[in-house]
Amino acid sequence: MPKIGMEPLRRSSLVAATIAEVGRAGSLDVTVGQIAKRAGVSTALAHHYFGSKEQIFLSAMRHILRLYAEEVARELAQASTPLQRVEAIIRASFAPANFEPATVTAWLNFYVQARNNPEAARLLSIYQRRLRSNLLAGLRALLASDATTVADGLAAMIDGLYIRQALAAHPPSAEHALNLTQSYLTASLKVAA
Amino acid sequence: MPKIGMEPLRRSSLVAATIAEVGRAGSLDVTVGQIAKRAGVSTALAHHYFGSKEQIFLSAMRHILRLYAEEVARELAQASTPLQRVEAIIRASFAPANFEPATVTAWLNFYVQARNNPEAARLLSIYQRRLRSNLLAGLRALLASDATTVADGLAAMIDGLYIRQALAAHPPSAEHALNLTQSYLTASLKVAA
Amino acid sequence: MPKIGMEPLRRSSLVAATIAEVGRAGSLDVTVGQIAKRAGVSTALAHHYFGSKEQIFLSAMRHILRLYAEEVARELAQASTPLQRVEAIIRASFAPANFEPATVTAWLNFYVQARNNPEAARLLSIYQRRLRSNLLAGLRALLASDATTVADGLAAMIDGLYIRQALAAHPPSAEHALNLTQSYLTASLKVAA
Amino acid sequence: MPKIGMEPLRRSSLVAATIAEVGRAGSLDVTVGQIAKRAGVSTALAHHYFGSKEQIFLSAMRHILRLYAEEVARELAQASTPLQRVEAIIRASFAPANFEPATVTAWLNFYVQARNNPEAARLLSIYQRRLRSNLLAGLRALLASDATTVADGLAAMIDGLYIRQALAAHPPSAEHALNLTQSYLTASLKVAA
DNA sequence: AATGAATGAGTTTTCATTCAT
DNA sequence: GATGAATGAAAACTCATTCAT
Repeated sequence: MPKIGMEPLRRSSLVAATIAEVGRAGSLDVTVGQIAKRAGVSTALAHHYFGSKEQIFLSAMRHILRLYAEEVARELAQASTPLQRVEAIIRASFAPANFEPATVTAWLNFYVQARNNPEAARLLSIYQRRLRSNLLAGLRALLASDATTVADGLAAMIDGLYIRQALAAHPPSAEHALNLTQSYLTASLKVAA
Repeated sequence: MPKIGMEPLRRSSLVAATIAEVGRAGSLDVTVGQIAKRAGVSTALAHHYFGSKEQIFLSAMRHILRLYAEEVARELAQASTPLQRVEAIIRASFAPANFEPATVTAWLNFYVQARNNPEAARLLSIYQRRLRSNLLAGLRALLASDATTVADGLAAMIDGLYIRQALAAHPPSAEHALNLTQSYLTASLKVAA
Repeated sequence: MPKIGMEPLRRSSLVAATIAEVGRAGSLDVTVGQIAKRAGVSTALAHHYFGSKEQIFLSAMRHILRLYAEEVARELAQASTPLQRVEAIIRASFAPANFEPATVTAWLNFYVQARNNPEAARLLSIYQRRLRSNLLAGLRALLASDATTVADGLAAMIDGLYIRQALAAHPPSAEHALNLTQSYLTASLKVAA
Repeated sequence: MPKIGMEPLRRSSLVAATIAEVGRAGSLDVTVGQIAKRAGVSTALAHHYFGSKEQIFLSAMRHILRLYAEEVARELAQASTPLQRVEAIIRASFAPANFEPATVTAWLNFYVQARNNPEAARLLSIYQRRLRSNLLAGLRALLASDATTVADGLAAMIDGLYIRQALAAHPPSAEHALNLTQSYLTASLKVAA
């Protein structure tokens, strides 16, 4: 058992454990002890590497947002037309990695965290700005004056579907979510034509 | 002289204090002490009337959902055509009483609560079912096969706008929220025509 | 068992327990648990009444300084000449209540506390100022220009005897301490005459 | 290339770091981590060399007492009369190296340590015995029966001035401290004459 | 010779909840 | 009807200490 270079391994397993525990608990009422136990380490070690529970949560939030950004980048890389770009954003939002229950639950709870933590608020607002500008980039070429309206509407709908994924008795499948947003997009484009 | 008939007064002021405190804190991390203090009573009294913190939160949630239902009923009473009925539902969602920051924040946090509390989950699912059936009732007369798609899309968009009201750096105004949903509705109807 | 008006009782028994525990331990490394246990209450109650460990210590320090001030006042009340006034101050410093091991130990540790706590520093500096001005008040009538020197010398000697009471292998008795200070005072007066 | 002969270097830099940290903190509430960091080594190394935190503190205390003893020896070497010997002891106590704030603070805190640690108590009592016998050696030739009284009085005053150096809002200068003790000594000698 | 990794044991603090009055 | 008094249980965080390398 190697004893050196453990830090990055521990950090990432603690981040994974945090997301899993928040997903399991359905809230941020998760103790450092639960997280540490799932990661197979002591609570002292978790504090040693992250300094505080708050920082553990923030690192987990950063991780989730990084995964999301990577998914968006991957999808955008394959899009060549404006429409494809918009659809790429939407697909990325509902890609399996981002739309799986534990992740969505963690996501929503980190939203709540943003109400009380400036750094979390900053991260969240970066996500919101990027989502909007990504959607707008494609929509501006397709819709004249209504681009911002549709961008805001799509962004809101995506967030709303996330909530339902996390909370509804019968959560929508990723496919269903895609259909709903797609139908909104199609209708808006047709009307504008 | 012993005060008589205090119970309903105490209960409602504790419920109001709960919503205000959750709104202020931005989370459910609110102590019974804070709630009781805002209501001007002792924590012991809060327990006396509600039995537990969980029940206090549930009563607050019921209160919020009741206000919402009343707003919907009020709006529906003035609607005569199917389109007006759909628009009534939307308007109710963004009516001042329901869309004010503290209320929205409380609402979202009660969503989170629903992840851990069966009774909260039941209340939430009643709201979701009613919203959907109210929207469907109007949309079925306007759209043939796409009624459920548009109903689900509108419901998601409404929830998404709530999130943004609670969390966005620059939350949408009620008016803006109305415009977005309205534009989605209009586009869907036009396409179907 | 009366259930009302407990606060002052609890506060003073916690203060007494704090002094006793610091005396026993010989340092400020005393847990709230130990203090609470000696006072016969839970740690939660100690926090309930004092807010924090720091405040518990400060209250204990205030108590010790108050006792000291009372002793000084009592002695001064019986003094009529300048010399008697100076001797009154000295006697008060070595009065049984102030010179008993636990008290002296607590005293010294609160001195150390003053290095890190502004409020403790303030209390300590009040004590030092008062001691000096009390001594000076008497000495000015007895010694022309040397009054401040003797006042400072006596004050330092008193503090030094306290240290030895707290730390020496064979601590001086109060009587011995009195003799030493008295001899210094007498010699200074004779020389000046 | 493995460093050789590092042990004495590490030990002395850890001792210096200990005194500096205790001086900075104003108390013994200093972690091994802080000491090690200041010394530029790992906490593990500090334990490797000293075995425990307690031993680190004791080594620092021994260091301080050694410096003091050296200063006394240096001063005594230049004294030829009994009076000069007594004055030499006093001067040594307030020599810059021994009277600088960090040192005095460390000194006092080690006093407190002596309450809980037999070895520290032993070291402290050696210091007290030596101080007393050094003073007595000179005073016996100058004062008949009062030698012990003046020795004890001077010793107490010296310790008291140390306390004030460590804790007073306006600490006495070394010069002022010298004046006070000198004035006591002079008055005692004159009276006896 | 030196350290990164790791933890057990403990400490302060918080809080929902109970109960006697 | 109402509350001051009280606490058990738990949680975040700290730190001296150990060990494998």
